[in-house]
Amino acid sequence: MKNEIQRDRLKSRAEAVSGFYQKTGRMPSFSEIGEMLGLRSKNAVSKLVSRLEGMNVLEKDKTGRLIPGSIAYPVRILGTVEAGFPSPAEEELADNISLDDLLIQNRQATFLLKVSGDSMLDAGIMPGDMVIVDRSQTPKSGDIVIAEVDGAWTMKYLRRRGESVILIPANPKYKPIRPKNELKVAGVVTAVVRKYG
Amino acid sequence: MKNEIQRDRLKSRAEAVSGFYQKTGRMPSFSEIGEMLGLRSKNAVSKLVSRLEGMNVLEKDKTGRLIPGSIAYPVRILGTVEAGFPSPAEEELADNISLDDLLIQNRQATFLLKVSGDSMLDAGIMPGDMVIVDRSQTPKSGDIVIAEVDGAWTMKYLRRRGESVILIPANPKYKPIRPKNELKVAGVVTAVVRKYG
DNA sequence: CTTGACAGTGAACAAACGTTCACCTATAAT
DNA sequence: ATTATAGGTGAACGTTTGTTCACTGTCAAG
Repeated sequence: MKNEIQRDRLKSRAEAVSGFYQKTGRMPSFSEIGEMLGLRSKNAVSKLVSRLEGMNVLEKDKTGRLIPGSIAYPVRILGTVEAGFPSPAEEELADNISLDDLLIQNRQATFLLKVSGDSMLDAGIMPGDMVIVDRSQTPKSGDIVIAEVDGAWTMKYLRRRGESVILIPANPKYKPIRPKNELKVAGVVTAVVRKYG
Repeated sequence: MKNEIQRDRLKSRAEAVSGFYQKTGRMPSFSEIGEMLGLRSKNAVSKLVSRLEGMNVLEKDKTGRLIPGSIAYPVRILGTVEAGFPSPAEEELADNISLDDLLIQNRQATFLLKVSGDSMLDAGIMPGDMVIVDRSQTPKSGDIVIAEVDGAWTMKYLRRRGESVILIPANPKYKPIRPKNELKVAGVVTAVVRKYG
């Protein structure tokens, strides 16, 4: 019983530190943690920091300053839909991830585009979706690419047939395209994102 | 000509600061920036910091410490696929965003599940995709939910008919489900994510 | 040529930093 | 009851922090 109250207090303190980090973009100093949580000595803060370090909430760098641990990685992958939910204890063991890290390899060369057409519907890319495009990747046959054909930009599967290239839609309403001139590829689609609501 | 060299140098310095932030999880101090870039006086660093502040790369908080600006937000939304690409100057004006911020509202109550079934294919959710689920949202009619029916977990559209509830698939292979017992909803699907390669 | 702007050096300084130490209180276990 | 542990107070201390000041050199504009 007392152990549970203790754990909840520790968790609520971790959430306060996490909230500071989300709000300000940096970790709090020991003094700031003390003010936030009503601790008057930096030694008490230091001990709390050690406990949060053990929970992987945060880390200390070589100068003793705090850097974010799991709080920089906002979500957990819990398994499959059909497998259902792990227990709270099992859930605590799941690694936290960041979607930015998961979906973006080369930050300098990656951008988002909104999808307005329906030519890739059978590939699960619907109007209103967003595609993540990496300019630095070399397109391989089978990749989904953003390309300029006859002065118009489009998104399709790229297929290589010998020396030539075809752009293939994923919707029977549209026909494959055989570019007359040299194909200009802006980038490779590396991910799709859809937000509801 | 000289202006372009200057701008490239500033950009490369911005990327060095960004790289430090990505690698360590915190912003560098003035001293660290000086060591990184070969500047020997903190005043020179201070002036560079002001220039980077003007570029929205970083900000200074009220204590003078650096916090990330656009470097915490790794991608830009550039427009629609069909509209094509803006000029580099126009691209610089586009806001940077974070996918974590875009897709996750309530960090404490959000998690990822992998999709293995095909019951929501016509909704553009394919096997291998990941869905983002928010435990804290109250499901409304029309929402996609993760629910437990007859001891098995599933993902479907939730429809309310008066007092009762139906779970509707987005694939003609499957039939709507009318739960016999009280429906247990684990959360509302707020986003879908698919990664290629 | 002169002047001003820009980018940088070097040093001083007050404030803030985390670490360490001595200590206290409450609680649980023996 | 005694002892050990956990969580906290308060102060001292060496190090690091960003700010401010005085100054230098280069380049571009008039």
